[in-house]
Amino acid sequence: MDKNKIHQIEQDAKNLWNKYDLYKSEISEKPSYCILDFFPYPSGIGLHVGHTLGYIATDIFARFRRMQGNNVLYAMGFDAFGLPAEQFAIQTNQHPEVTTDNNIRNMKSQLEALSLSHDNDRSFSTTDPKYYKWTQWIFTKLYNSYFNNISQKAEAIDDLREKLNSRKFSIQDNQLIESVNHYTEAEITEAINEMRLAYLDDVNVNWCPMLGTVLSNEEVKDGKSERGNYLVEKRPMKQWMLRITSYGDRLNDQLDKLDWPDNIITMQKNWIGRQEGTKIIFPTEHGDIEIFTTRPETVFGVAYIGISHQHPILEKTEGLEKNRVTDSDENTEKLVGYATHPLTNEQIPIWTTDYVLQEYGTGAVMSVPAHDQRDFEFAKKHNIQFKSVIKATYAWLIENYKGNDVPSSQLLDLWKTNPEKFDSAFDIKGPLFYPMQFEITENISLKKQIKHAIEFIEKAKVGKQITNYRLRDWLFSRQRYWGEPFPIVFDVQNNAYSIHEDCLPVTLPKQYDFKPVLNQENAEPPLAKATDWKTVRGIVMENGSVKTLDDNDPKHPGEQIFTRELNTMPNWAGSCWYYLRYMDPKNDNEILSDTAMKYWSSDNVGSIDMYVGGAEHAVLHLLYARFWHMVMFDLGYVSNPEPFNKLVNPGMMTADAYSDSRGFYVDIEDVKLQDNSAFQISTGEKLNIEPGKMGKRYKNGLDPRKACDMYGIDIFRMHVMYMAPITQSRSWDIKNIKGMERFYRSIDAKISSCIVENHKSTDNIVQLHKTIKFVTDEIENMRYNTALASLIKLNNSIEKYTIEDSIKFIQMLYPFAPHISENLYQTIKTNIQSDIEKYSNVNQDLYNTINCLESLAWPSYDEKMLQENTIKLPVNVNGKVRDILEVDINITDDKIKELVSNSEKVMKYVVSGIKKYMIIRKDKPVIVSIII
RNA sequence: GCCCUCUUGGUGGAAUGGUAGACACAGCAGACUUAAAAUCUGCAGACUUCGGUCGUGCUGGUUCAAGUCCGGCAGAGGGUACCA
Repeated sequence: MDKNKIHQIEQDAKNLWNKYDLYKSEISEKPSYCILDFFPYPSGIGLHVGHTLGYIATDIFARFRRMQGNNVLYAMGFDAFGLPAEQFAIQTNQHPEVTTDNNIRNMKSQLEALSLSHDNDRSFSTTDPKYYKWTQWIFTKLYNSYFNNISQKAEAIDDLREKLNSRKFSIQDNQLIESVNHYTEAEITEAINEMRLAYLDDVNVNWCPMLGTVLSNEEVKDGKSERGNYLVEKRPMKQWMLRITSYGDRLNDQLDKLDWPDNIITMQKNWIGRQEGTKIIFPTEHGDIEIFTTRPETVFGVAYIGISHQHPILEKTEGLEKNRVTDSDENTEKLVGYATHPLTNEQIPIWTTDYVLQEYGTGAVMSVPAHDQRDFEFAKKHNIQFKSVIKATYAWLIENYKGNDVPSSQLLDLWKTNPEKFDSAFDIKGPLFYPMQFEITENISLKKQIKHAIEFIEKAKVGKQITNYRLRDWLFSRQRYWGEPFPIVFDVQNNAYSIHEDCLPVTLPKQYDFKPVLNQENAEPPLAKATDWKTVRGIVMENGSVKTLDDNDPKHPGEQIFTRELNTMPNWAGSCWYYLRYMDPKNDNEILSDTAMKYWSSDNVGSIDMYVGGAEHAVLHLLYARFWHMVMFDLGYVSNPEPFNKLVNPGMMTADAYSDSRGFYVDIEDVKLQDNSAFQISTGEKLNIEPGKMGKRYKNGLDPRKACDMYGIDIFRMHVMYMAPITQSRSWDIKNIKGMERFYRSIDAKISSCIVENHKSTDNIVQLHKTIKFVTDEIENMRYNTALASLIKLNNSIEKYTIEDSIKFIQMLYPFAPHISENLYQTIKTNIQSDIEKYSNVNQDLYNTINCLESLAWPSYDEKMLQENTIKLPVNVNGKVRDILEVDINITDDKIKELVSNSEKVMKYVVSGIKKYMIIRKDKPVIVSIII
């Protein structure tokens, strides 16, 4: 293949599209369609071909939709704030602003190489103050809103103040209840602060000393940071939190309305971890302990209360303070006191345990060793007496009693009196030994048992049914420089205020020491070093926000000195709402205009029609973005309850990685392949070959610019799409690309000859129409590999096209291979226009009024062409095909039987007589099935 | 441990419960060529006594009919965890 010719074709096509501004998307009469890739982070090493999978997929879809008459919103910006960008800057000893700009420029050039049809006027970076102004603005909305549990939505904090001032409502456990309050002014303010969707809290955070910052639960994996894999420890700190748990139910339930892959939905549900259970109060002399259980029917089997090492009651228990250690080397499980069983008044021992987590439930459990395996093991270890309350099954009893001294008929009695003699806990639901304890007199089903136990406990006023979530509130502060500053200031009494809307954005101070303080106790965030920036003059406005004053502003009588919040936001902040900004990227007055929002948003549940990106963000970005969107929805800034309607996860790209004898990976640039072996070019050493995920770690990432340069953009695109279904992971393999080169050469030759010959008819017109129908359907469902296969098949089956039919073929090829398709179309146009007489048979509209191929309407097929008069009808004998008959589509059953009895191939199997004779029809005959 | 996904020729992969292996790569044979490359035309799941037989990880079931639906098992990948 002539590389220069291909590159010329590419350049010509790009110039043409630029000339006609093909990818500008302005609000118009056309129906809108939003297609979106996951927000990319512009990394220092840039993209590899694995990343292109999703980008090519969306580009194909965008081009297809435009050809179908949609106005497509398709753009790409950059998620450039955050830890990785900052770490990269530190490593390369440059300011993050510089590295970020360089990285964005590099990535833009890579995207340019792929020739994606983005509307570049809608691109932006989260680090642009014009963008993060609105990220901060959303934060002020979160700060000035609360979740009204009665209406189940976010409402303005001023409404809450009004409600509390009316005295008709009070607050209990962060819930608004209809009950008279006698709060003082200060108590009302305090209650309001505790209800905000963005609030300050003293929390035990995941502190990462090597990164010098805290991390959210979602960013920590196996006690290590997701970024960098550094050790993470627990440390109490005052931090900004976002009340995502209020949305637990909606985040969980609305998942079912989305067109998302099942596994992502499952992962989100698991992460949210909604669980119905019961809260029961066990009083102690130092105050109540609340426990959470899902098995309230075992409450009479409690042997001890298990609490976490961080449980607050430990602080009140004098002399037990020293038990508050987290050193796991020692055995720290200790008896720390007694609680009263609320139903029996028995004294129940309280133990600190390693297995109860403060972060889940109430940090305390009622331990029922007979019916919970961990409790069982703990009780055995510490010699705690326990009893059983549920009848174990016979099979289980035999299985779990190893002694020979008890006849099997007496095992249940033994279980009743001495459950500790068995090997494990019976943790399945079963009938109770003493149902009368719950005032159960008659037989009720196991299902009703728990429900009844809850009612009993509620009636006794010792507990109640609650819903518990694994999901925690979102820790939103980072002790780093490279993030959005919080739009928050504190007065001298340390009261927090949000910055007035007119004073946004709060920009990051420039040009100073941005490096975090590492490995130091009580280190302040880097912004503390920005002494000029740190404090600001301001006035408290009527709505409670603070208007900040410039150095140039004259002295104001009511002004005070405020200190700025020194933490910054995590990189998830900017990516939580970027998809909305694409709809109205230049708007400085509003986050997005109502007109833009209404025009671009989908008519479905989610604003964005199609969202394409990897499964690695299943619980991070996708959960956070949904939460912000729900708040925006409640406050009336968006009209769809969800952000993303359809979600597609492209598969991963793996590739061979090469390591030397020491086990170090060698960059693929430095590898030469020969006879199935790999050699290092610089040293000549023979290398080991092993597969791995494409990327930095294995040094096996291939720059898409290089692939496009070698093979041409279109050939590369088709090859990548033809490899496998889009959702499937695949290993990078270049040898099959030959097939695509042959395909292109064949098309090029065929169309060129058709232009010269100007055929009056097309060979296999039926196949063409079948393919139009098939390809349309396959692209619609992103089955690009089969769409391409059918185009190849069509090309193989047709030698001669009319000009008009050849254009139909080129159109179908266009979403996959836009440059060569455009080139073929332009060639046809030029030829026709140079000899109008010769081509007088061709519809002039096809070449006179259309500038670019994309402006032609997507080809339609003729339904009549697809109707077949005869079909192939297989004849099965005992499930095996014995003959295939060519029959008329309207053939009668009698006629089929006649044909079958004339078939020697069939009749030689049915000599012994027929048991069953079936002719299966679905609109037309499908199969004949004979059983002998 | 629990949850999810996957398992089809030498390879990547096709198959609304209805002819398994579309399409492509690699391979083989032939044509063209001094030769090679490129191109074109064929052949191609395995076994076979050439009649057929067996074939979608293994195993059982539903069905006239199962790669496809249901149960069990094994292997690979991903997620998650002292979650009460």
